[in-house]
Amino acid sequence: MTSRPPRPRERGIPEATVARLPVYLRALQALQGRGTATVSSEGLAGAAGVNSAKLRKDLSHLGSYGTRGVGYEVEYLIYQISRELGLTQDWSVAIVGIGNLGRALANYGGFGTRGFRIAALLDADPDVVGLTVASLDVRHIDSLEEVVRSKGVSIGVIATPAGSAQGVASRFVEAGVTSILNFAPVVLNVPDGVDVRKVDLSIELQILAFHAQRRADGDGQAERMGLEVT
Amino acid sequence: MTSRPPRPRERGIPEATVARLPVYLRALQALQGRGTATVSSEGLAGAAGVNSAKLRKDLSHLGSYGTRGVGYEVEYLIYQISRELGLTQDWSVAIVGIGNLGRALANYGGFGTRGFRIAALLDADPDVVGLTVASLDVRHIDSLEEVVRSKGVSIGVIATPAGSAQGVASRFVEAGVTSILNFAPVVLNVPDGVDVRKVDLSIELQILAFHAQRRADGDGQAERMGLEVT
DNA sequence: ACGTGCTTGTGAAAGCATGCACAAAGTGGG
DNA sequence: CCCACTTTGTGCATGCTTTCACAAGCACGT
Ligand SMILES: NC(=O)c1ccc[n+]([C@@H]2O[C@H](COP(=O)([O-])OP(=O)(O)OC[C@H]3O[C@@H](n4cnc5c(N)ncnc54)[C@H](O)[C@@H]3O)[C@@H](O)[C@H]2O)c1
Ligand SMILES: NC(=O)c1ccc[n+]([C@@H]2O[C@H](COP(=O)([O-])OP(=O)(O)OC[C@H]3O[C@@H](n4cnc5c(N)ncnc54)[C@H](O)[C@@H]3O)[C@@H](O)[C@H]2O)c1
Repeated sequence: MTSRPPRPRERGIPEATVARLPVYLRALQALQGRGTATVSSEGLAGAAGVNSAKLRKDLSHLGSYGTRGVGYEVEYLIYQISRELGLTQDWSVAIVGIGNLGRALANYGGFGTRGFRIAALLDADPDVVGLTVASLDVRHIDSLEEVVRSKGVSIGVIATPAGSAQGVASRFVEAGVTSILNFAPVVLNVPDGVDVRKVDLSIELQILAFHAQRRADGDGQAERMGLEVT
Repeated sequence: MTSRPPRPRERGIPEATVARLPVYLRALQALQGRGTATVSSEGLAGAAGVNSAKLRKDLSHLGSYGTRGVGYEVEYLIYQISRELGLTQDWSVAIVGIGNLGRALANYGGFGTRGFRIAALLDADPDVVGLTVASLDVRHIDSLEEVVRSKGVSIGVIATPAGSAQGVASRFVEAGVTSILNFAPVVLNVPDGVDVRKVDLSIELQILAFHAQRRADGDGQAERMGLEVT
């Protein structure tokens, strides 16, 4: 290469864009697996299920990595997005609550395509502590602080019942973990500077139900009479 | 009551609002469980982790269900939100792919607080078909159409590997299911009128990693020298 | 009956996000 | 070397979301 494109990073990628970058990354990896070397914004947008203008604007926030008239080089773009997302470094993950869900998560092989490593499993139940799940010993929750320190845990996953989630979150924060992924159906209270994301099955179902009902209501024939079941 | 508030529904609740209603609903149920009869927008907003002005505007889309100077009656508001979300009717759910995740979902008791019923489990693996999981027989995927019809399935959950997800989605659509919740890490292609929502662990982790990296970059002391690890 | 105090519901402003449409920039053929 | 063609990067218009700030409304005490 003769001269490197000198736009390092401009501080401030829109949140909506950040949320789509992983989707682009996955689409790119699929393309790479199929042997594709370059892709147009149109093509990649199709694979990612978004509008091509949106894709171009999103990518433009990372820099000018495309070639006009040609498109984007798949490998290079994978690298740039990975770097932007922080996937070029390793992240140590601890899962707390090794029940139905925690076990599924621990056993989930393709955990995060790259970069994420499950470093520890923790639980409070004496019957669960000591079990080996996915080649890891389940440790007691009391050793959370020690485990976080010794394994360099930077992301905490909470898969305990709702009632225990806030307590676990506080201990994570206390121990210095500033990224938390919460599967329990509660709103977690954490200090500024701690990033919590939630995955909530029940909310997703309710949103689906809302739209389904909306569709059924307006849908043509029935229910035109003012009757309602109350 | 002397005269009912005559605002039935005004067609068109903003999407952002719909996504928060389930959160409010859960907070209200928690309050109800604790014996609270009425709550102010400030109080409910606190419990739901949002700004109180936002909460009031959200609720105003459903109608005028508060009392000035007092707040909202918990029970009444629970009913109104439930009705709006479509939780006063029953929804039949089928889960396809009874592996690690599918089993956890099937065994998940507090499935959706209310309204959602797991009606069928389906898998392609002969070793899995016939098993009893969460008191349900796992049926073969070939009977999907028959199951959807006989059980009145209206929501399909996909928990198969990525490679099978599109096929399963298409069969759901073919069978008349118009609401799909997808756990597989692929973008599904469905016709207009079908509503797909996705839950994607790996995307959530990547977003956390992005913010964590961002925090580490700007964080005060280290890394002020132009060095970068590349 | 009326005033006081509290809380809702909502205009209006500001901030984000989306998508169009096109100039700018590159490729490749003649 | 130039021209025709393709595709990016982005200015701009539009629409959605959030937040502020306050008038309107209701309960309650006097
Ligand atoms: N299973 C699902 O499909 C599913 C779906 C959506 C949400 N969730 C949510 O995920 C969470 C876990 O669900 P599950 O089905 O795995 O429940 P589970 O009861 O099977 O497992 C919970 C585990 O957490 C452990 N635990 C409890 N308190 C703890 C504490 N203070 N510290 C450490 N560990 C503790 C328990 O010992 C148990 O092993 C719940 O909040 C549930 O609402 C589950
Ligand atoms: N386990 C997790 O924690 C987790 C987390 C995030 C995402 N996911 C995703 O969820 C999906 C399931 O994960 P898992 O860990 O349960 O995988 P798994 O391999 O344990 O289970 C997959 C199941 O799907 C069945 N299946 C395969 N093809 C099928 C088909 N065409 N029709 C019906 N059934 C079929 C298999 O027989 C198997 O039982 C995957 O796409 C995975 O990427 C899982």
